Amino acid sequence: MAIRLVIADDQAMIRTGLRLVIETAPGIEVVGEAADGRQVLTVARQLRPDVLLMDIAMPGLDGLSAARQLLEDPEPPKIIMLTTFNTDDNLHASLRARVHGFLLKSSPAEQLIEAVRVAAAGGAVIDPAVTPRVIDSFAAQPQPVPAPELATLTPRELEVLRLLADGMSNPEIARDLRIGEVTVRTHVGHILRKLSLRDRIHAVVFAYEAGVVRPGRGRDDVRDGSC
Amino acid sequence: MAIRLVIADDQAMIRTGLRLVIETAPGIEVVGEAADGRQVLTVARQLRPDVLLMDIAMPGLDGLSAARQLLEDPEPPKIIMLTTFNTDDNLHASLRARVHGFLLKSSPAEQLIEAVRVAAAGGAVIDPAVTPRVIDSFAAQPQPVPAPELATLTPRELEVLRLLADGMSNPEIARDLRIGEVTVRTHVGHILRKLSLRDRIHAVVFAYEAGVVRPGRGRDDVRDGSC
DNA sequence: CCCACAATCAGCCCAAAGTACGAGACATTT
DNA sequence: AAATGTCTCGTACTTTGGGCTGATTGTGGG
Repeated sequence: MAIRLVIADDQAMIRTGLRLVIETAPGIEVVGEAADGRQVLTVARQLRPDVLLMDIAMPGLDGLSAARQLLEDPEPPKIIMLTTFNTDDNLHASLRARVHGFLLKSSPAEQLIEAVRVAAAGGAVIDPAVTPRVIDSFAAQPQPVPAPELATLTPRELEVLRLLADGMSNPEIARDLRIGEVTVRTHVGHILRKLSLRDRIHAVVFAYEAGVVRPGRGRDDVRDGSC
Repeated sequence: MAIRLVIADDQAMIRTGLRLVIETAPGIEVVGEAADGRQVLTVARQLRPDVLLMDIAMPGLDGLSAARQLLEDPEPPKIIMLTTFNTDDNLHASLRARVHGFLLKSSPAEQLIEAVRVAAAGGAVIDPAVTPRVIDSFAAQPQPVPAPELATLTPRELEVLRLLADGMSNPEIARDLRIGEVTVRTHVGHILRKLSLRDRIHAVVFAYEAGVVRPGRGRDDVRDGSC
């Protein structure tokens, strides 16, 4: 069965161009087109194509927002983003949306066709010209330096450190661990001494820098109900 | 001028197979081979090829370590990693090393050849089969939630918050900003009130979670000289 | 001109945190 | 049996931090 494809771009010329290019490829069938984000949503949800080839810049609802919404659906189409200029913004936002392809419009036709096939098969394609930037971003994401002093902490102390890094006070830690506050003080003291830290605040910083705790892993007990 | 290529793999059969495949491609010339990591280092540094096609698993010095060392050199070759099985470990380590390609040995010959050309041209290639995982990792990396309350902070208060998140005490912040400690206390008080935080420790946690400060950006004034 | 806001500074009070010193219970190792 | 390490708890003391109630100065907008 042929791969069913929908093309989304605000410029009619580009749409017909893409359609012509794609239809030279066997096994791929263009089943629909859309000229803006809203059309994409209805068309894609109605036709349920295998792959969606979509420009990022479109009037009204842009391609990225449309992609994000579609990817919320059950069994969404594989989405390949197309863009004229490759800004980091477009790239990062697309990857964050977990699209299945990111190509430049300057790409040769074969690459486009190959990308459609790959996406339909469950793979993903990033334009070779932008891939170095993806790798750079990947390499740049800070990996916590495993502090050797961490090994000197006893299991209990490490436990206390985690709670400490969550912003808990000594009485709170005591309640959480079902021990006396004095004991917590002792543990905290040991932690500070072993890690050569001045106070619990430095301990929090250390915990984040060493990867003992990580940001973004929703520790919602810190924020209150103000939002 | 032809692309000068070196092949590194511990299995002689694979090397000859790769060589045969590659030499069918015009414009690419295999100028050398290596059977382990140490050989790669000497061969690559002596022949100075444009591209290095290297297996990850090799006896002695493995391909990844060799790649890391080579990429420290000035004008290193473009390095494409090859691997039989695609574990996340291999993938992440390779990308972290900033290689220019990551392919599976199961890839078709044309893809290999294309990857060599792309790498030589300054691009990079990731096997379409593993690209979804790369995108997933990318999307999974926590992007700090931009807390709206941050906007309510005055510039000065934000400044204080940053120093606060570095673990500085009130007197230290005062010295750093050349203001009185009392003023710092006032600022801190305002910060805590505006952000609905209990104490400065929660402020540190907030700063990390909201991305006001990021881990890994070497704030070495926190740790002391114990190492 | 007045008002709101930001930034600066002051004194007072109390809770929290950190330090010092000590000690008992329990486990493992020597 | 002795030593070591961990976890637990206690008392007393000092320093730091945060809340509270003020004040002054400068700046920008209505």
